[in-house]
Amino acid sequence: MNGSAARKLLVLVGPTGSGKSETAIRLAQALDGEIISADSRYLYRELNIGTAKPTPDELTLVPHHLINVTTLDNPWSLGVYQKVAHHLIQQINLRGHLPILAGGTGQYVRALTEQWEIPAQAPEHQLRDAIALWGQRIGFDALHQRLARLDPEAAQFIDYRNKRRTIRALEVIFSTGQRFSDQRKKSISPYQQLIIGIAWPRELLYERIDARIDAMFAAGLVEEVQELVDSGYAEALKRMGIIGYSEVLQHLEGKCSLEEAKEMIKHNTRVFVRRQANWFKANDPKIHWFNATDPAMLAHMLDLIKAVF
RNA sequence: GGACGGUUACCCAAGUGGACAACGGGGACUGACUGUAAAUCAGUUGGCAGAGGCCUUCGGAGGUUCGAAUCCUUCACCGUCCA
Repeated sequence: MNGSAARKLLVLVGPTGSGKSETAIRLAQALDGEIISADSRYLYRELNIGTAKPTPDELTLVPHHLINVTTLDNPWSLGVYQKVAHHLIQQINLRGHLPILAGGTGQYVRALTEQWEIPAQAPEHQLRDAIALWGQRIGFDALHQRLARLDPEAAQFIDYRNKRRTIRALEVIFSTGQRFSDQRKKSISPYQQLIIGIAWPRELLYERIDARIDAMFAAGLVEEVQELVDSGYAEALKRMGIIGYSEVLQHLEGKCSLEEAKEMIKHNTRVFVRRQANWFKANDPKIHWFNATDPAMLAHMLDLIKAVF
């Protein structure tokens, strides 16, 4: 392919704790790359220890994007993320650098690699609350039946028990006057892209994660959460449901011991790893998986990348 | 030594003669996902079969009954109390 014409995109995926951040830095150093984070929790300045965000030192090694770009008061959503990320990919290509999209938020990655067209309607919380209230009154089954009348297709792919998605679909329909299902599309990626993944044997990955969580506590996770609570972010943390923060918060509220909180974090992180695997499947033909236990993993990645770009 | 109470599937636990392969929860597995996504939600979870269905399970052994996880006898183990 004529390299100057098509915009390039290297994508690095893998479960939490797989070493994406570190690998992305190595790749960027070797390939004159810039990293675009695809991690929904790295966006927030206030979240640090519990998210295993790259350290300030690491962030200076190569250009990083979409880390610490907003605050908990002003949460980003898929639409904002997607728009900014597309723009960054373009800019980095224009600079003659290689954009490296690295992260574990499957939805964000797919929205870019599959060129999702998402409903233009930004979240409208008042409307959502109103719909939720309505649902409480008439019953959420009835709410879903209402959706089925307005947009049968959407009602088919949204489970009637999934309140959040039912409400969002209705929100979009009411605000735009158009069917939700007509406003979501996907197509071929506009990028010349290569997706690589870091694969670990589960047990080894779990061990790494456990060790990392112990290290988070040693590094002051409890203090970080306490500071957030003191700054009035308890509700925001609860609403977002961030692993590590939710559990410590429960401990700070006296609902469980510190040790229990730690165990819950370990367990919830494991569950999260498995749910991430729904987006990044071992048998996905689009993902080129590399074995993390191979000492030459990075060299193999570079061989493939250089062959493609 | 005696008196009660208990032993149910990976774990906890309901079930005390028939609708029981056995409620529920946890865990695990699989999946969905289009502006909260580290969110939200679903299916499966004794074995075999595409289904009807068939086979093996409720601590062990034996018995009663047309029929037992459920009743009886006995053995084993655990718990509390009395010696």
